Amino acid sequence: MDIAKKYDPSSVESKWYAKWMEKGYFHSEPDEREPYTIVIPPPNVTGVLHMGHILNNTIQDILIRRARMQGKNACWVPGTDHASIATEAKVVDKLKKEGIDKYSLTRDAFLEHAWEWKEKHGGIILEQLKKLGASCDWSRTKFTMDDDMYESVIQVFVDLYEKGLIYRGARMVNWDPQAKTAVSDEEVNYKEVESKLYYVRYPIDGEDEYIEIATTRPETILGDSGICVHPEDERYTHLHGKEVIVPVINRKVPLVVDEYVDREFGTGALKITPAHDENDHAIGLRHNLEVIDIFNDDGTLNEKAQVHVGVDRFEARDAFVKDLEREGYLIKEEDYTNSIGFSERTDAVIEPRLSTQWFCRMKDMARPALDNVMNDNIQFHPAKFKNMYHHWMDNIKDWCISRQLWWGQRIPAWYLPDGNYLVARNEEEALEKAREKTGNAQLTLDDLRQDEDVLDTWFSSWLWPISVFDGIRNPDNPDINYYYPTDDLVTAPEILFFWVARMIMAGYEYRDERPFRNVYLTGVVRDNQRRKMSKSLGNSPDPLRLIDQYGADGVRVGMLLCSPAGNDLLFDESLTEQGRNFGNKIWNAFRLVKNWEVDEQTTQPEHAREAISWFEHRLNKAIAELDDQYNKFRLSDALMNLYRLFWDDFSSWYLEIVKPAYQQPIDADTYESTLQFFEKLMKLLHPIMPFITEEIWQLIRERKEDESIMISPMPQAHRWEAPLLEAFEKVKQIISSVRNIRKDKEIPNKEALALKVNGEHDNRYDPIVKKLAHVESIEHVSGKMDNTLSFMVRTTEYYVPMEDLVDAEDEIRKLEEELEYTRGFLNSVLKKLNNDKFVANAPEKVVNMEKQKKEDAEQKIKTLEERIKGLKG
RNA sequence: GGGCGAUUAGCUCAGUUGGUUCAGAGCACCUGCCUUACAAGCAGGGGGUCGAUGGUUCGAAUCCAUCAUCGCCCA
Repeated sequence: MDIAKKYDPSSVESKWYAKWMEKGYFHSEPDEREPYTIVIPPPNVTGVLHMGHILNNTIQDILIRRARMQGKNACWVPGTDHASIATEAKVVDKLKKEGIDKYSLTRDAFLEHAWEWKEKHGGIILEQLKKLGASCDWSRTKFTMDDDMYESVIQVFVDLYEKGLIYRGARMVNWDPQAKTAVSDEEVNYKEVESKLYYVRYPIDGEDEYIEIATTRPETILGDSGICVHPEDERYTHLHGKEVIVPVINRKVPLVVDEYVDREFGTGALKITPAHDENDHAIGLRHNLEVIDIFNDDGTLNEKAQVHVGVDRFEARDAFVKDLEREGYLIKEEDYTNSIGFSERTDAVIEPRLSTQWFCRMKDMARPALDNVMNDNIQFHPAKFKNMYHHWMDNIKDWCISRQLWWGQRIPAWYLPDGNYLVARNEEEALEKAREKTGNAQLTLDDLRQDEDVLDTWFSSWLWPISVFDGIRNPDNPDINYYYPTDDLVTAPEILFFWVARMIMAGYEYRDERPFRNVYLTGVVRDNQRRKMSKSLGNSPDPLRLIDQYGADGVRVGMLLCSPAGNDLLFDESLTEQGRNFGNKIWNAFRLVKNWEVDEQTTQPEHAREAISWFEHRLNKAIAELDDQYNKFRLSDALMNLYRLFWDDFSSWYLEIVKPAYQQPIDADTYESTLQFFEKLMKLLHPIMPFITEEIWQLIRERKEDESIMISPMPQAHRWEAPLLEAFEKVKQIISSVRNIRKDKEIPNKEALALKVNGEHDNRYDPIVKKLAHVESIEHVSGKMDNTLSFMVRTTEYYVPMEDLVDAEDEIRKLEEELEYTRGFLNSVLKKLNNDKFVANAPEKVVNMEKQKKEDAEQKIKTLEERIKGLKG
């Protein structure tokens, strides 16, 4: 067979992915097998594949492929998320470039553009995931705005409203003046910003006196409706009950006292702007202060500000500071660093603003969601995230679910001519309810006005594990009954709260059951300088280029090499290189084996028989370890285990032992065993490296048309013997030691050596030692050996006769060093054993181990001393 | 300011209920090799007083306290 010297991933990968698709191996239907389900965290429909997706989906694919090979009915549901704010922003941008203003379009016309945009760009990420080898059931691909998904969301809204869990209310929201929408707390990024602290004086009404305040936002003075001081602040006691005049616009406002005020900060006097600050709003409510909203939707000042009307808030700030200065109200300005919120979507400075929004009550739903994580019904990996989750769920606030956008599920609320409103599943139902409510049978749809806003995207994605199986609309359908609850969720800790927590709430609310058993939290992909990967920094490699260059298998390995669960991972291209190198190593091992000529007549050599027996045990131990590592979601460890198993034990030891001499054939038994090992290793590696393992598995033997490694059974762990493996480790040491002597004395491999043994030695593996160390004889001796070099394995001493190559001085020096170390070691052991408290308190097992150490050390010292004496004498 | 977590080799990380010759792995580094599977390789090697200081214990990388540094979440 002619096999390429270097493995070329690109042609192999596209070939097998097409084959898998054609055969429908990714598809799942409910049957009698145990299900294993993952729903993909739906990527943004606007996005392109980035390193975070690569990480996240590599892990999911590993889990799903392993489950499939374990005989479970594996179903990985893919899909995308409509991402209302991000998508709408992109569509608005695109229209703007074409000279079209969003508000010149009707809602329906705009949505047509949005759908067009979605059709064009929406599937990109999913297509890219195919290059990675993702074995999603593509026939089940979902989109959060699909008709059935849309209906589910509306149904849930109506249901929660009817249960009293959704209400309309005036709240301080995070207003994004650029997107002209409220955004959730989680979508606000706080950054430290260099700004100024302005000291301004307000005249006291009817007095020849002023009170000073400090503010970072002087333009909001125009919305002030009070000044507040601490009740016990003696500096201001005499002003209690007075009125204060807001500078420039000369509005008279009360001076109130409240314990909220920090006497140490600024001047100890606080201006109160209830419409534009959450804390001020609370104080305003306590003291019945007027709420004066001075901003328009787009962040410009409105007529309530009285001055600078129509000017943007930041320009207005500068202009108003000049006013204050000119009129003598500005005392000073100081440099000041404060934390300012920015919109995650548009990066505009967030404006706290009072507005009427729809809210979802969280408290009751949070309880089961918290309990079932704390009691491990749902397990987080790593578990450290339980703490954060607990803290968040304890302090949960109601969820603002309305967004002032068009792209998304439109809030199913209709307003009546009299200002009342009702909630219904659709227009017909709304009209019916409206007629009932008003007693007016003549009402038509034209009399009703539907709420303009849409729902927060998370209000559809929190249903994802249920709605992808149509479990909201048809709660008893075969799919939802079979696949729900799902097994594992793989996502980023950043969205633990606003996605994971809410899915858990929805799970208990709508299925009375957890949505998944395990949550695997990946880290943030950073570059090797710990910087987050981002477009603006340009420090993120293009995943598709990486796949091109190193192969999908290489990228998957590279990703996994740096990703212990929950830790940030410092990605570096050298890791994918390492992944590619591993693929090449596997390929070359395969080439070696496949190019052997098999001779049915040759009998199996002893060294090969022993090697097979050893590797069988070694392999079983590894399988048991892998099961454990996967159960604990320690995927990096599982990979490293396989990496070393294949590279060190299989390639460097096993294959080197069974390898026939140059141009010699191999016996049939050894060949067959080797092929079986290779097959098992490929299966174990398949979830991590799907492509190369399929390619090799198909080449190892003749396969039938419908066979594939991806649907073949995963090897199971059988019994293995620890003493046998330990004995073999000693053999490795003997061989390495002989090789070291060769190297030291520059003895070529061709030259055979003799080996003498003094002490305990298992000769079962002598044929292996003879082959790998090129030793012609192994004999037991006792007494002193002249002209030999020696080494020790445990308490046994080995000699290699060297004739004139032995430098006695040098040998004595080495032996004395070892003697000294061993004596020191013995000393430390004796210290423990002579300590009565140790012997009395330590477990018997530990004491016995120490006794064994003492015996070994004494034996070793004796041997070393004799050897030194012999060399000297 | 409140909470959580981390600190082990040059780098990234393991290290289970404290106890094997326990201080480990991978990468990087150094030395020698193009030895007929593989230089994307082979054979070897060096490298850490486990952040600091106390304490508990027969015994501490592991448990406790304080401090230092860093990160994350919340305000």
